[in-house]
Amino acid sequence: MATIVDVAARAGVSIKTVSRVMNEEASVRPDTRERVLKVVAELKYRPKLSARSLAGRRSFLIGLLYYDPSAVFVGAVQQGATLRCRELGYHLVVESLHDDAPDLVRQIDRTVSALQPDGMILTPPLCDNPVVLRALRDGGTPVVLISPAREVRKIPSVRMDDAKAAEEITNLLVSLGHERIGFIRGPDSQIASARREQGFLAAMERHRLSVDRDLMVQGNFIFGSGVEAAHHLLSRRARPTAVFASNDEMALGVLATAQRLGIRVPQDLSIAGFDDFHAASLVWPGLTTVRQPIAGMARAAVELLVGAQEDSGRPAAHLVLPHELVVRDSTCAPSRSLVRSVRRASSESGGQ
Amino acid sequence: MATIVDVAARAGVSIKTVSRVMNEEASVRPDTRERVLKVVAELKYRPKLSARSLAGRRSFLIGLLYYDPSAVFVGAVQQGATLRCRELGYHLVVESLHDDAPDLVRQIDRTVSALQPDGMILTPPLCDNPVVLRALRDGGTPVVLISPAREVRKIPSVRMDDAKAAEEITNLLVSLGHERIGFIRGPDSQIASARREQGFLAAMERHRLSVDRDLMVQGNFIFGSGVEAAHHLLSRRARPTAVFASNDEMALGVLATAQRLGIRVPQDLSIAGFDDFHAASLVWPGLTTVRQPIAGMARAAVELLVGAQEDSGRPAAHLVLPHELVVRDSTCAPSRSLVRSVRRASSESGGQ
DNA sequence: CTGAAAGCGCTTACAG
DNA sequence: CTGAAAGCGCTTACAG
Repeated sequence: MATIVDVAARAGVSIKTVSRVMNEEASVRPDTRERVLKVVAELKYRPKLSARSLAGRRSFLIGLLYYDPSAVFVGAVQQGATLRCRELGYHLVVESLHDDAPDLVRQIDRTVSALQPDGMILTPPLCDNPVVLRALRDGGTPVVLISPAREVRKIPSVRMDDAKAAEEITNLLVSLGHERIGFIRGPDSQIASARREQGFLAAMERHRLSVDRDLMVQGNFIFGSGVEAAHHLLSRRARPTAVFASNDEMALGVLATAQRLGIRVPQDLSIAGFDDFHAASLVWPGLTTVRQPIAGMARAAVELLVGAQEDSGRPAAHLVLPHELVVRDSTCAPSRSLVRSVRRASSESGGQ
Repeated sequence: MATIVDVAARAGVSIKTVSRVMNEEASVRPDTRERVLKVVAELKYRPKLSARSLAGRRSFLIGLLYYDPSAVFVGAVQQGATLRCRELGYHLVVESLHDDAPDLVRQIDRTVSALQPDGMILTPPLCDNPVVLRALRDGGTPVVLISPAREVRKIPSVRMDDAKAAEEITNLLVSLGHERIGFIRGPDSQIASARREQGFLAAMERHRLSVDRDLMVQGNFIFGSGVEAAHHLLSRRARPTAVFASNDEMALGVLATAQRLGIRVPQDLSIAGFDDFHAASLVWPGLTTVRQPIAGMARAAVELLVGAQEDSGRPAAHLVLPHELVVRDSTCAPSRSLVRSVRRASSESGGQ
């Protein structure tokens, strides 16, 4: 395997010049550069990361710390991050940590001091764990948070606009003709829950639709909580004509429950979710939902970390990336008779 | 940040002795070892990977090469691999490659020569790609294949017994009382397809149940092909009382179609899948399926690679790990009347 | 059981 | 625009 010395000798230059060419520094004469690059190609020379890392300030390693048994979100993050890393000459090291492992700090310390990564990407829920953040700050490792619960002023982050997306999907339901819309909330522990609820309420208000508090149910982002919420919502006399579950997994719980109860989706009940995870397109009917720009967020995170190498000291960036509405077959306009019967039941039961 | 020199000075030994302690070499006097370890703890000394890698023969890096847009399988592999790596003092670098990228070899070469990983884990379909295998062999990188289409004699592999698992799940259906069982095959491109079919046929034969060729349908592991296959199987007069789809995604297609056609699952139709991917537990009814020991396979792969460091030259290991049947609510015994009516229709239509 | 020396393959900090 | 020297922090190969 060729080294920088071999290349320098064959090209008739010093190793420093080879180094300059490999790092694309400006101050090399074009013909010198050409000559070096030719030899590099002939010898298939590739700088070794370990040597560059030991001698220099960079390791060309980005870490991805995650904790997610189902790994749906993380899979997409990783896909985006690994591709962008390759384009930039970096490599992605992944580490699965248990959120409340007793030796969490030690595990992070070990990884940081062994690898000396140029940056770390954190996904929920680790990006909201103060213990993790402190350990990394103490280690002096640059960090980017993906979809954090709350933005930390000094730590750059990348996220989407949950409130706006929730508002849009609610608008969609309203524009189809739905007036009584059930909402299933996520757990308090995740700020996305509050943001999505906020978007839902904003849309309802804008359309001057009153929100029946009884149609707002607490869930926890898990399938089972969608099932429970659906039982609550669908067993009422004045049941909603549409349900917006604030994530797909709960939406699938609603779908399963509706099917169990013999309620046709979407004819008798429209269902919308949030996330566009894999299964959303695998059920029947396919789930109308919001696609998070996860791969894009991951790419942006890598760029922020690599860019931070060059010029540090400027204020932390907080990026918000655009999302996408995915309209499938779980939503449609309610039939007139359905709207009428719901209105009647609703007024009888005292709800508006 | 403390270095080996700092530790040696403070402990009053040479750096070589510190090195020996850190690498757990036997020939160090217990009291010397104690003294060194105490200083290591005081100074929070951690050897740097880059220096170890540059000076020594190992990089303590394991690569995971994958190509999988949905990343379900890979997510589980990664989870297992990253945990075992940590236990062994290694780190996992992941790289997403496009199966038929034009510069596939160059991408692999770059990764291998930059990182000098101590080994590479390959998942399907990359583990069956001769271009990838050749590139890695030329680079001299040890490789372990996870669930390869076919075992390569010189390359260690880890897999489960697809045929046996398929046989077991078929046995389950038969023991519930099913006689007419539909089977949906996977694509020819994956050897698992043939193995699962083989297991299905073996079980049927063992129970002396004739297999109606018309109940065996070709699929391609995608949801849509499950839908199509289900239409074929369920629109017949003598339809099966159970369907075994050779992966979960197709099984969900069958489930969706049955629900669409008003066929109750499991009362009127039992459905079994294969994989136990996340959504299998998120639909209603939950899918009876086979859980692949993916995390275990990943752990074993790491162990094979790390072990290969110590003693190379012995014949390549080909491990087969045990799987697990996951019985949920998509399967049950067919009612007597269902069995009777199916028998009748079947004999009338000339099928057995 | 322990250590002194050399070297892994690069980048840094200077110098010209 | 180019180069000579030093050094990053370890392991290897050897010696005692």
